[in-house]
Amino acid sequence: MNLKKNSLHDHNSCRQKVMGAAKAYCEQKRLKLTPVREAVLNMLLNEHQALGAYEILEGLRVAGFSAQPPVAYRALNFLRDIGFVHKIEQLNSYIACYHPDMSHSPVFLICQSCNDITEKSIDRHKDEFSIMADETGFQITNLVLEAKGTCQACLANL
Amino acid sequence: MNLKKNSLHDHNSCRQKVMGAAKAYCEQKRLKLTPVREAVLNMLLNEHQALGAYEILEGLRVAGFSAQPPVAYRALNFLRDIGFVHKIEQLNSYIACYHPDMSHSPVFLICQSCNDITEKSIDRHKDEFSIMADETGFQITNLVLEAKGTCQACLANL
DNA sequence: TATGATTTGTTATGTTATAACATTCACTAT
DNA sequence: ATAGTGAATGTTATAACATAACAAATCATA
Repeated sequence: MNLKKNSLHDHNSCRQKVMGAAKAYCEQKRLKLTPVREAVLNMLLNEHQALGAYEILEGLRVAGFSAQPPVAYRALNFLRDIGFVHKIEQLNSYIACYHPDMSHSPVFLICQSCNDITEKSIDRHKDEFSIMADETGFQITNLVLEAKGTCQACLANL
Repeated sequence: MNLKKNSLHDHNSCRQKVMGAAKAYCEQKRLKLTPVREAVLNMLLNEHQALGAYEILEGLRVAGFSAQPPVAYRALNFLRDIGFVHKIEQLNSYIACYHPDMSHSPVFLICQSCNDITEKSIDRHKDEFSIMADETGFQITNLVLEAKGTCQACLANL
């Protein structure tokens, strides 16, 4: 469990808020937040950290779902498609999105010391990378922006 | 073979230039650009595109080197450490660096249509993401900046 | 030339992800 | 109500990516 994150906000209400948003989004788009999908999202919201696909799978097994790899990957890909889960490419792991706001690009700060992952949003119009792509005539469909390093709290404890 | 890239510059001289820079760098740092390592870098410079570790491994086998996975991964990691090879996280593949200039962060534009990967550099001091990390007190050790999308040439052909 | 450090060889295994096809489920148009 | 359709899930198998661990060879230098 991640104490740092829990100390910073009301984790429980935050989880419920995102789950509610996911349900509303799916309803509006006529997509189905099925039991497996909801279980996966819930697991990621509970953990409040990145989980590997096979950790998710183990959670599904415990919860009584079928536990073959495609089950987890399908649910994860569905949730990624609708923007409520992101993949951390450097870690091959998956994390719930706490601000599924489509107009912003998620960026991740991955602390190698406490393993905490912070998601931030940046404005694409101000982002050098996006601007550079625009100028080159490159049309971006997906951005991966991840930084590994040491967070402020861990730096203070060195 | 990537015709587009070849039409844009003198591939051969470009390859030799980078290989020379790698040799000079290793000599200066008292590191060894051994035959396996040189073969891997050469392969990546020749292809001028991203290759998977097992493609590299196959190349090594053909060239008469031992072809067990650790051989390829060790060489790749050595070359990554010295900045002459980058990993494209979204593709689990590896690409030679054509401007191993340490003061800039490499960013990649991955065209989903022609599979071409363009490496660009951005100035960290202007980059929103880096600035945001600084302001948060996060100390970055490694940045992954990758965009998937469609390049200008492919957009023109739609 | 002994010694220690680096590199390479080799075996085995761990980890991440998808292909392919069968089955079930949910919706809807008749 | 029910046949047809598309979506979702179940299941088996395997592909693709990566590292642990230890042995052997090589190299630098004291």
